[in-house]
Amino acid sequence: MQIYNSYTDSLEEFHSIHPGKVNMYVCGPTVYNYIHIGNARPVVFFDTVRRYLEHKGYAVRFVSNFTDVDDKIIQKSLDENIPELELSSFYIHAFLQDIESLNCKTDYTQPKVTEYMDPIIKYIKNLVDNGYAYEVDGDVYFRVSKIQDYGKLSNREVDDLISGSRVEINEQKENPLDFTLWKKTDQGLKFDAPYSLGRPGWHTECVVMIDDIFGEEIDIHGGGSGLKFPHHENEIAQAEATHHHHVARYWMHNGLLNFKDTKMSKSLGNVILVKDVLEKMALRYYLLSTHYRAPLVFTDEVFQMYITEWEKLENTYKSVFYKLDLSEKMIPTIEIKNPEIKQEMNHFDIAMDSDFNTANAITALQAILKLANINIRKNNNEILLNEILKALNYMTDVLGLKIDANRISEADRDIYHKWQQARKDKNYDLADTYRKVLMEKGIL
RNA sequence: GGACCCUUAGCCAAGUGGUAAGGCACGGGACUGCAACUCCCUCACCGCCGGUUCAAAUCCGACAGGGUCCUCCA
Repeated sequence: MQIYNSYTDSLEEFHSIHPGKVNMYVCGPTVYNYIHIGNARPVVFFDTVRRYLEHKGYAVRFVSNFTDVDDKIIQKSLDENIPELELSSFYIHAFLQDIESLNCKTDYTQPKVTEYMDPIIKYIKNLVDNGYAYEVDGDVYFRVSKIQDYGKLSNREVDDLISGSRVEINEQKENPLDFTLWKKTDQGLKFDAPYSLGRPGWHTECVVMIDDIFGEEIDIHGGGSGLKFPHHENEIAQAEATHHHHVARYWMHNGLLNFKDTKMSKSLGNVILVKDVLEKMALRYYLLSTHYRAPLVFTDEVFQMYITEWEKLENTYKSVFYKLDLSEKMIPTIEIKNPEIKQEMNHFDIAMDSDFNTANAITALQAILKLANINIRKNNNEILLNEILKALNYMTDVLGLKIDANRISEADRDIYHKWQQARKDKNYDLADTYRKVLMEKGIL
């Protein structure tokens, strides 16, 4: 399996540090609002990565944080007169609900900044003690000049960064690139550190959580490409300073989602919230339709197209499923022997092995759909249809595309047979009545 | 001002040196009690110009258009 490593900017063969295990961390949301569909992209994608790794037999330890201490949370808390913790807790639940509706697994480790204050403060103190950070009037800054490779991940020269800097020069910093580890404050949630009453900068939490939970270099660190600089660069710098080892072996960054001409972002206000999208699985399908490193453009026209494609997948899947279930010929334990199906299964895995090329994986899925539709109206091919169903189950499970199909009850089976009989009898009024019931139940 | 990325049919999209996968839409057939679903067929000189090469969508350079980062943002 190959993974594109953003750190080296190249495709690399994937070898986990511990055989059979993968430790991965994905930067999670700052919880002060509902997430939009652009926020959902990394969540859906890395959930898919996890699913595929698990199907390959890895025991995956998946961690993603919640930033629940932040300026924007404070601001919103003041604006709406709601305590910060209440606010963040509300949006944490909303987040989990949203991603669950996109069929993302939620049974992963979810550290929160507020629960990590002691280790964060200890971590910062260690950096100060070792000369990698310095305190000025209650604030603490990281001394970037101590890190030799600073800028390697995001491919930047330190000199370019300084000359191109549009940031107003902070007189307290030794170097404009130095970033805040601890900020003295009198607003919002405050914590007691040796330097001042304040709160931590954004860049320390992830690296502390990784250090605490995994205690070593992890296999995969993921996030949106917008986080490469400075966030991930700063994580790397801090880990280098603390342990003299890398945070992660493979860095993975997904491309951004653009809304028409510009990126979708809370600060620009051009957002579509996940909770407001009715077609949740079509959204997941859409998010996986393009390779994760490529940018993705959202327009109504494009999304409509993926709704159509999703419905096609859903229809075909259900047709196969219910045909087998209605005829009581479903064999969940079947082994795939058909060469054509085997080939598409292989194509699917090759695609996923190629840096999680979900676009090509979907092509293999579509080939199975076609095979299913060609064979669904033929008779006496239950074995083939069972193999097709098996393949569909595998592919949709890896991609996390959940289709609502359940084994049908005796009562519904009875209605089905009555419908068929009525059709044979050319009693179309009666047949249509039964058909309506079956369609409402999603069986047809 | 600095750094970087993208540009493949009406639309989405794969492809990273050997003469363009797949899907959606359109059009033409077929199936069907009526629907829905479905099937078959048709549909591209890869932004533009120049270069390297026996050979380029794929490598190099210029240009045009679009985008991202350098500041919070997945």
